[in-house]
Amino acid sequence: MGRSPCCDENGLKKGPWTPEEDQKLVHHIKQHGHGSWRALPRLAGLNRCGKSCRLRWTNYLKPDIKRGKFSQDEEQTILHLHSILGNKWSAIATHLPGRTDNEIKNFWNTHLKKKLIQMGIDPMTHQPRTDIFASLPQLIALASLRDLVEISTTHPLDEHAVRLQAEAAQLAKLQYLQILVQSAATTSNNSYSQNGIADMEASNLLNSSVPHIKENHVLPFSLGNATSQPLHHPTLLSHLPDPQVPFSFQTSLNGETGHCSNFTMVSPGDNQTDNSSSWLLPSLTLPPTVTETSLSNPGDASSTTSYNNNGAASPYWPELYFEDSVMHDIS
DNA sequence: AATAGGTCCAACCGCTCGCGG
DNA sequence: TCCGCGAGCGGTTGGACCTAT
Repeated sequence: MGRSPCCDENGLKKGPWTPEEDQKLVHHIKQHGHGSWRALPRLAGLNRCGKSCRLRWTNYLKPDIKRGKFSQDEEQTILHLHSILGNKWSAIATHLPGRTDNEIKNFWNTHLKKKLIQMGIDPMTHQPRTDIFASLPQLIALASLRDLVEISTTHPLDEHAVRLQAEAAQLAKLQYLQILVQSAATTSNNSYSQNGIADMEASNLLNSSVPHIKENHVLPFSLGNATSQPLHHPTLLSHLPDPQVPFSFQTSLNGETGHCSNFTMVSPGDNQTDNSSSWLLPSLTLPPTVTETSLSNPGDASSTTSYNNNGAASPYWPELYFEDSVMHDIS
């Protein structure tokens, strides 16, 4: 295996490029193409090694390079591809026109990795981190304590006891759901698909407030931002979903449209299940039931009491499968 | 206003791959 | 088939910039 000679050995310049050097490089490549990178510096009148020139061109000077913040779509694409390809930055970059592998790598290391860690997801495996989940009861307890402090300043003691008891029941549900999530995470082979659940859970458990749960007596979830893409397309919710956002959908089975509002979820066994429109999230062994859905044009939907994707593949929120059909969000 | 710590990103380093002689 | 070379890739670094105290 040969190795490119180090720039130091030839007394070539290293470090940041000057505008003059950039100009020489761009001018030369526009005139002659890059050809042999090794020969290019001499031909272009640059005191740099070919490697440095290639890097400067591919990462910075190439005219089709897109600069600026990564969009939500790009972010989701990176997360999705990384869950499949790992640190194959160049492979990932081929799916993001105008983005360089270096830029994607930097974006991953400085933003996405931290974001996943904060959500309790291992950035390498894309699976929920057990150490984080292990500490959830403490985190929840901490949240309860905070809530208790707030309540105690405004309510009499007896009322506290009643409310706290109700909250304890809800927290128990939360923890129960967490166990389900962990179970789904460890049994599924689709690592990417676990993000949605982990995202959803981590967001709601770690970031949402206990008072919210207390008010609604259900776990608040929604489809988050309405999109025009099919719901089976993996979408990572990078923020807390808004439980009040309704959505319309169209089935790919027969093209009928429907509407869903007050999209809430309760744990299994809760009596709030509406059998005419109860939905099951896929891939959870004991899926929580979604209730309080209203379908303006139920069509095939109302004829089925529950829907699932046969427990396979991606339970990635907000995808919802029923039978062999896919719903498209058309909100 | 000063400064310490954190963040970001362009550029470098060293390794592997693939091609050609 | 082997070997040398150039190119490409992923990991790491250093310094500029930002933010909190």
